[in-house]
Amino acid sequence: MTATQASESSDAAPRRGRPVEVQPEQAALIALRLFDERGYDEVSMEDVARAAGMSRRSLFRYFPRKADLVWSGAAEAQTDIRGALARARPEASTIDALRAAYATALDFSEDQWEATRRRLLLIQRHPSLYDAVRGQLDDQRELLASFIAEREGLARESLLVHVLTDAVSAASFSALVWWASGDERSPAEAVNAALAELQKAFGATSPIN
Amino acid sequence: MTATQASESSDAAPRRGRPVEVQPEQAALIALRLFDERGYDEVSMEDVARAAGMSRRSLFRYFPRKADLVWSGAAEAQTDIRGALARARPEASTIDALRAAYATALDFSEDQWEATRRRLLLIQRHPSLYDAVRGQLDDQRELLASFIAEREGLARESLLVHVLTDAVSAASFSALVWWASGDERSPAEAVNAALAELQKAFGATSPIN
DNA sequence: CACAGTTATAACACTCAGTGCCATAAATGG
DNA sequence: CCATTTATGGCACTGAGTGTTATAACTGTG
Repeated sequence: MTATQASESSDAAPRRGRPVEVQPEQAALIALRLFDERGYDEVSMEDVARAAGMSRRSLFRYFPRKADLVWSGAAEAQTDIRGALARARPEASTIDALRAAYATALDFSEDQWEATRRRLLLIQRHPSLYDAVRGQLDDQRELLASFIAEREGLARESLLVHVLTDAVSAASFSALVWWASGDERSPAEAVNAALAELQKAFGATSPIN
Repeated sequence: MTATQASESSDAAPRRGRPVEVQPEQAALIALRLFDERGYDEVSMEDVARAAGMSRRSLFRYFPRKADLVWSGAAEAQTDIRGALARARPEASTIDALRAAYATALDFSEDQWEATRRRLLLIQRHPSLYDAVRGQLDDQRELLASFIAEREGLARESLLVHVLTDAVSAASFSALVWWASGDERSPAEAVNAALAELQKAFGATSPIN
């Protein structure tokens, strides 16, 4: 939603005014490289702008916050949780359906893994960069919440829906970060394993309170 | 850890140099009131400093980041998860022990609820304020992780420990925010109910993958 | 080609968060 | 009175983020 608008490359629409000089995604990649080399705090927006060949002001137009350079410019990692949830098998349990949806939505192509990994490692090193992912995660949580509420027949604003949503969301993001830190499996497999283990861990405890 | 150092009021230690003129907690309360009245973004550190009767520079000495005014100055809400975990009954399951620990650590006195509620609502309204709680939550997660790893006989850096820790942490914080948004129960009861429902929800699903 | 409409760019100036430096004030102990 | 310790506040600086505005580059039309 808040991400870049570089939707199609095979765009037949005959654009109107002055064309974009430097593609935003390119600026984000340059920024990512600079952050890796010198450290996030040691690279100013001015630096990124210069390296990308645009003015500071233009850079801010595409990336309103510096943190956005880390994630919002990620053409990869734009998951389709919505579609995956819509295609959930009706007979599966809610948790199983969520696992399947994540598995589908996180099925990145291998080339994209490395950029995503670097982004996640940056976020891990600079916790305040969580701001960069918050928007996307909030959107995902919204979808999760609606899905859970409907499947379980619960009120959208009930305690259980909120708690379940946040727990699942945190668990899957945790698994992604874990994967970024060196897991050899794919992101999809890491999240799938994480939710499976959560299920096992909670399911193994004494049934009710 | 990173919080204020106003440990004791009955402090017999004969302090040395120049005394503190304005107590930091007081400045934080004034700031909280201003944030409620005018909105977080519409109140500058300069404003808070003036209202609290100190210089901008001094304010920054006690609250290195503006967000710290929201949470770090909270003498209430300093939970003792560590102690509560240490007193966990050995025969209880891990999750049950965690629930009991939260119930104990979150047993605020009623007077403190209102300030905490206002802080949490501010954080909910301005997600970037999550920065303010992150430090404390990170410390708590560290304790949770060690506890879970030991009780379950797992490696501290295993996927399951990370995921379980993050899920439980997110769930309890979620319950706290839920409580702040109008739940009539106490924070301790909200978190307890949340973890119980999580247990039930996961326990009810098909056992393994 | 000239012209109007559209969109991107960059320069300028501004607010505010956050930091380093340092002179000075206010306490204590000898 | 003097040395030490600690808190204060002023000054200046960097960097993020924003509003404004003039201008450049493109498209389509007559």
